[in-house]
Amino acid sequence: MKENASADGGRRAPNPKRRSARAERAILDAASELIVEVGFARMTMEAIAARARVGKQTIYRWWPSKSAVVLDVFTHLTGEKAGQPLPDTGDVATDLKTVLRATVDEFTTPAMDRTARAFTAEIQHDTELAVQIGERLVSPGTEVYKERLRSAVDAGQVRADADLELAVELLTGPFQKRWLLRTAPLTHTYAEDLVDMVMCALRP
Amino acid sequence: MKENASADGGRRAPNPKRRSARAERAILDAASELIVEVGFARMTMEAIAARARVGKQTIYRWWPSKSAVVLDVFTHLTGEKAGQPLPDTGDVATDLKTVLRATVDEFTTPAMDRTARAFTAEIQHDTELAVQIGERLVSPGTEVYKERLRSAVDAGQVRADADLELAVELLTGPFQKRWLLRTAPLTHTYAEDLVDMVMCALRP
Amino acid sequence: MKENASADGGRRAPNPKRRSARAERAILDAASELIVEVGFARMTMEAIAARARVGKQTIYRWWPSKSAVVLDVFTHLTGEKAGQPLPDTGDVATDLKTVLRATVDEFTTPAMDRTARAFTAEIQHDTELAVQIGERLVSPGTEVYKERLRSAVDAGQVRADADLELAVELLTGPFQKRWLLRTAPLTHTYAEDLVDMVMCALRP
Amino acid sequence: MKENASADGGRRAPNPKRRSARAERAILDAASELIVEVGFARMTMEAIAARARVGKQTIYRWWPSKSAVVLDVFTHLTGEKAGQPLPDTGDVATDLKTVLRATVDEFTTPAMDRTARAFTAEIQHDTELAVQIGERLVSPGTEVYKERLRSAVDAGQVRADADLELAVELLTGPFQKRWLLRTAPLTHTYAEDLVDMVMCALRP
DNA sequence: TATTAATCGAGACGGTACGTCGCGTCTTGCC
DNA sequence: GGCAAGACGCGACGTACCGTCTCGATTAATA
Repeated sequence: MKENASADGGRRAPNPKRRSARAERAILDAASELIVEVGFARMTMEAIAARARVGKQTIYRWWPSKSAVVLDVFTHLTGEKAGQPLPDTGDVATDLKTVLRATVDEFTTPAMDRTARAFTAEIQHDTELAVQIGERLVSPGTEVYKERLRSAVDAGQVRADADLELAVELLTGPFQKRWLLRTAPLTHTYAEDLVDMVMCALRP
Repeated sequence: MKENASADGGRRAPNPKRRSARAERAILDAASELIVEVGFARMTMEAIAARARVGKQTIYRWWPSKSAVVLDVFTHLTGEKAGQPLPDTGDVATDLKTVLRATVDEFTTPAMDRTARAFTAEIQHDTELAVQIGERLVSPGTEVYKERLRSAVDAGQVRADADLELAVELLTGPFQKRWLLRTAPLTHTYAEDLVDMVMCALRP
Repeated sequence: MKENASADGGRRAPNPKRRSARAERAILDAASELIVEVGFARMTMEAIAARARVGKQTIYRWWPSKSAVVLDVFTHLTGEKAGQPLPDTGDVATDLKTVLRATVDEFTTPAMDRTARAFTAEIQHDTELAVQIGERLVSPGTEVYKERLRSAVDAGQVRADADLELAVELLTGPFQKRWLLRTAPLTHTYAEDLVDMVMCALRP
Repeated sequence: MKENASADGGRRAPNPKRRSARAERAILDAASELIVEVGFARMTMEAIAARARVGKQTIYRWWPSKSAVVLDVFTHLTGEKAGQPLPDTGDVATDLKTVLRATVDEFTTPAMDRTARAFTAEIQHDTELAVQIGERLVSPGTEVYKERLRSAVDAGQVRADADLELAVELLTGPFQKRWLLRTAPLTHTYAEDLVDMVMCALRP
């Protein structure tokens, strides 16, 4: 039970009820713009504060690091469709193609591209952030795929003994690799070919 | 009117013939150690210079950035087996498992893990470096896989109409994703399961 | 379209009201000590900052150069007696001797000697500083001499038609030359002989 | 008899007979130009070497420091008239005025002005140089004045009991002070007034 | 006249200090 | 008490020169 506020490093917990909504929005907007304009690495806390016309302390009061700010930006970007289940028309191949094509479109926009890259880069040396990303974005993302595949198993379109965890990796891993290493462009055709190939491995 | 073309101003290219082998080795060694000890992000040019007992200018003379130094470290790490063809015992599944198990072992060592992560992070906002990495490491790495798969096609173990480029991605993409996002540990069993699953998709 | 006037780029003037008195004192003290210990040329901004336990930026925020810092040190050294009028016992020769003897004593202390030398050196290639020195130290210093000589004219001890500007130079120029070029030691006797000689030229 | 060349610090004395006249001239010319163009402080050994199209070692082989190079430049500038006796028309006041007017002209040229300032500055923290300057320039310079004054004593134009050392200081000190501190411009009129005033003090 | 060792131009080297940038913390009024 | 503003101590940046140390390529005094 922490009661001595100044004993634990002088870090008094701020009162969220008094938080300025205006400042929060301005900070997230500024960060969002800057990450697209200059990228994560060249974006500085100082620049965020300046563009948001906000004191630096106001940022540090509510977020522990630059990554944390951008995590919030990212969450807002992808937030709405986070837990959304995948479409289920009855044909798993069609549905997966629909989803992957949409993902191609998403990762082709500069905002998403740069922000996602920034994260993938950042979690390589920020374990804390990696855990958060894993829990808030990766796991839920994987789960909706697994859910759709389970439904496909029930429909007899996927082998019952298939390792679904691995199956999801087979769908998303190549996609991510191609995007990260820029080995080849992400296209709708690619999304379809990928699903076709993976379905070969999953069909009963 | 004597024109002092070389008197001041711009970056005259240094003469590689005069390069100090001693300094180069010391710098690469220092960088190699530091990347393991503190990680790429916390490793500074100043620290490399200090540990290598070298002037900072000597680093900047030969490498444009920290990334470039580490690229050389990395190249030396993986260099020897760069173009090495994959084993060919006649059974493609066995051979791929052998290779992927070895890769698991490799990416489990701190030196490789940290250096590779540093790179994957860095090439997200350093396009120049991305190109170099692509040409010097990724492409050759992919090529040896494709070569082995071509041999498997000839042996009738892989469908003749399979997209080998995609096939390689199917093997390495999931692996890379699991490693990068740390969604699950890399084990020999995983390597084997992955090969088995992919072979389902590739068999005639 | 929001214009980020203050976001980046140029030198925004710092607000003197927020200036840290503690830092200012520490910097001047450190500079004062260092100039005596190692001399102006070998004194570095880095050393001042380190000794004052101050960030380099804090020095550069308030002073444009090393010279400017030392100018402040010097001003504080001589500051108190800057505008002080010369003694007036009724006998101008006696009074000038008193003053010049005191000046000999002053320029014989290491602190004054080294600081004053540093300045005389520095104003040779720092015109800005030269102007400041001229206005803040040299002119006021000359003026008090002229004032005393005017009083001597009134008392009939100095010719009414004497060029007092030149008279002051006659008193201080030889003194300064001997000190600067170290042609001979500065002594009380020298001060007295100098006054005697100059008085020959000034008496009615 | 020094025979073990490498024992005394590895500094083999260079053989002046093999010295390249071309290099020496080029170095002195380059230094001479640079001191006028950028001033002593901003002139670097590197720039001298570059402009003279000479290796840095060639400079360091023959001169121990930047000051030493400029000392040679200066010596060449003033060299020819170094020990030259002052004119002696029979009237000491006239002769002194002639000389001081010439000195005014000399110190009004940029080359002389900047070089002389550089020296006066430099000898404030380079004792070695100060001694050399004293012996090679200041003392001889003073001596010719004293010689002329001695002649004036013989001619009955100057008091026999006058301290000639001090008399020379009275002539040159004010001049130097005005020049160094730029308190007022150096003019022919000033030179004449100065001589007149000093003669008041020296006449029998 | 040929030899040969020192000087030459060039510039890489280990260093020190520069002046700037951005960090994360601290301080000062204002609302 | 949160806020905008921004000064602070600090650490690293990338650059400029320092004075020393190789490198061939002249080059000039001897053999």
